[in-house]
Amino acid sequence: MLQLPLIREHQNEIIGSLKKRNIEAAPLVEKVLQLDEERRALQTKLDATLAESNKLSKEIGNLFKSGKAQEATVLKEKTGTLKEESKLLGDDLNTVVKALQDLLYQIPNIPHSSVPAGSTDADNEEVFREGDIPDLIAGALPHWELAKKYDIIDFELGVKISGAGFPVYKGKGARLQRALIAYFLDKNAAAGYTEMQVPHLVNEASGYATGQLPDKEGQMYHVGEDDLYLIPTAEVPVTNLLRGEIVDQKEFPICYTAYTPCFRREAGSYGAHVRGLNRLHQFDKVEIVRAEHPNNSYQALDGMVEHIKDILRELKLPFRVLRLCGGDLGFTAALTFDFEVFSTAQDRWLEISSVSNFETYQANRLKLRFKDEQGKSQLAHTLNGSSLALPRVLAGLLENYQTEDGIEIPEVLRSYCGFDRID
RNA sequence: GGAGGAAUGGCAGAGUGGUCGAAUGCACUAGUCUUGAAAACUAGCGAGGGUCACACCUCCGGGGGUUCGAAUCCCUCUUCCUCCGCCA
Repeated sequence: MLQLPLIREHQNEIIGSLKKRNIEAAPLVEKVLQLDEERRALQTKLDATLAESNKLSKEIGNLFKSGKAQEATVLKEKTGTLKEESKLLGDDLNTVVKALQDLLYQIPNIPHSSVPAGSTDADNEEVFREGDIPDLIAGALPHWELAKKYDIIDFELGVKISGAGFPVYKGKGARLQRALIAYFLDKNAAAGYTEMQVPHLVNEASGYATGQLPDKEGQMYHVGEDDLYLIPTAEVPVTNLLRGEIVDQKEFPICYTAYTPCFRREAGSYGAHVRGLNRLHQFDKVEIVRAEHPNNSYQALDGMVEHIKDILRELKLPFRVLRLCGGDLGFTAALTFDFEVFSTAQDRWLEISSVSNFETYQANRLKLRFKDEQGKSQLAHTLNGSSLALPRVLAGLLENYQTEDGIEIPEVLRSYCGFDRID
């Protein structure tokens, strides 16, 4: 959520920046400012009424104490009208505040100045590429066929138990999955991220604070009976660890990592692009989350990008990094880098990580603040990134490491797996 | 699931209808003293709105109510604790 004072002072810049998202924000912003003005006017009126009524109440108390019940009774009548007035004003104020809130929820974050204009993923800007695309054997298979051939992932079995999009990992497939989780967590811990284990179901307040609600209500599984949401990413519970906190700025950077399953309803879209592991209702992911001083957040973002590059180098997967264009940028992000691994057998790039700086947008909803040198509260910056999403890493590994008679395991993973090939 | 108790500032903890945004202690910050530190002493020290700055307003787990007036009384929800039951 954008901060109101910022909108007040930089109305035109904000409208200009949001054009990069292909959003015509002028009417929205105007309405916000209008409501904000109404809000302040009502608040001032209400405050004055309450002040008057407070004053009278004190007088009445004093009159009673000095035995002047008669005079007190006269004053009492006056407070009656004030009370009615303040009730009405309070109701009006609530209505305006609610409307204002709803509007603010509809305004996405302001894109960083480096975000390229554009409307689709075709307009994303490639900023880095590394790793050789392997020459695969003749008749190289996509991962869903490899999974079947070596009996390591069973999609049909998952359909029986739950439905499409819930794969069952078997034998070496399951072990490789566990190895990847352990490896990612170890890498993140070595880079200074504190490992956390967090709930996989969250309440509504958490969903609002990180921005999944009300924007992406339909993407999350909702447990109606208990009014809880299955997490679509560890970002939600992990970032919410800091909700409502006022931290000492000496504590920055605050760095967390967590492995969780992720649950996504992901309505629609069938065909080759969602085959196999490409798109699932449940998948595993290791996430990194940071809270930073505003002065450091972009440096931190670069650090996170380098960290993920390092992991992909160790896995020896060919990858590229994209700077997302305005049209592809998530609602809450100011700047996002996507990582994509080249899946040779599918002949396409697969998104395996998304690293973003949210600046104060999430922090404003979270109410995550710190005390600056003047002792004033200021919103922190939050960032997060996948390091990494398992299914597509697995897809890339299976497809790029296949040989005639088996799948090689990358060297860094062998000690985690306890085997060096799947055959 | 049943019975009882509780929720107050970073922490501990007083406050049971008015002068309470809230005693006191600890922690923290600044200063004095000291070669330096500790101790001692002095001062400051919750959050939000509002204002050029004051004033002023709101917040004692959340919501609602009673009252001229609520941290304090009532209703309700949530959470925690104790005991019983069940249980990985």
